[in-house]
Amino acid sequence: MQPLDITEVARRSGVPASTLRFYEEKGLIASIGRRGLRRLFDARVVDRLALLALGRASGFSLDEMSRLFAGNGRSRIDRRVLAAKADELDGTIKELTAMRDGLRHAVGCRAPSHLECPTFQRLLKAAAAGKLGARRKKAL
Amino acid sequence: MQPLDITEVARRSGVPASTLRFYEEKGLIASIGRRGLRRLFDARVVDRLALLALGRASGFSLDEMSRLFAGNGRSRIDRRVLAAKADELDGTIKELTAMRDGLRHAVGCRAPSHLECPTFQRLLKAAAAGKLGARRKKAL
DNA sequence: CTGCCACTTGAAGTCGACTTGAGGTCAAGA
DNA sequence: TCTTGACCTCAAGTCGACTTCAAGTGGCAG
Repeated sequence: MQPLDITEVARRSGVPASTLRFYEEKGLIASIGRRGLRRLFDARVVDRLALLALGRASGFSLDEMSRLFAGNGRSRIDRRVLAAKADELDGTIKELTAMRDGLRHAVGCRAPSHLECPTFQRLLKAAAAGKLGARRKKAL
Repeated sequence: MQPLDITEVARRSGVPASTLRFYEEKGLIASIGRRGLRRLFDARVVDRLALLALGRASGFSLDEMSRLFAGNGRSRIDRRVLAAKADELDGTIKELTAMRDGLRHAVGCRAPSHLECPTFQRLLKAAAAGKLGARRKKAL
């Protein structure tokens, strides 16, 4: 468990050094010392970063996460919060599935214009109703 | 097909007037005239807004959409683009499904810490590998 | 001992999609 | 005619998660 310098952490985790500094400032990770100016991290920070990546991918914000597993590395994450996130994801998945099916239908649909296709119109209605209003960022 | 004033469009579509002005500025919708200062819209703008909502929910950016169905209201949307988006959604859905299953597992898992559970660790690894790195915004 | 240069800091900039605010205008009701 | 108040314009602000920049520092090779 020898300390890793920030560049090494960046290399191992794929997280840019600027982001590591940012995360430290936010209290999401902690350095264990310095060599000169240079931050040193415990090797376990790599797991921690993986956990953060997981959280981000699940839709947690950085603020949520700093509240959720504050301080202790061996975070005991509240199972209810996890379950709630899983449910939220479930909803999102349903929406996106509807979207995807609708889009695929539109691809093959022979109506003169998408706007005249009943299936597409159902999609539109759903979208307009805000049911499908999940604003997503692009995947990596 | 009598013109609707901006407030009426906002009421019918659920889209705030400020957003309608913003969309017009971006060329995503067009007003057909004014009554005094007040914009007037063709009633079909409501369908257009539904289409825009659909696009947003599918992951199109506003810029993409203004390029995609520029000008013509009766937009003939390129089927290849639609298919590509559907595929993209498919990928996202797979990722989120993996996330959800992992989270659910973590909820019930009896390992002393999530970090010691093999299933959770697989998730972490996947997340760290960036496979699950889809950055999403919260649903409405 | 000297330079190099990757690291340091704090502040500012970026991106997308809007929202908010200040100050102005005009159709309609009293 | 006057007032009201919702709309108008244009500029600036917001939010989250970072990235970039300018200026400074210090470990280490030569």
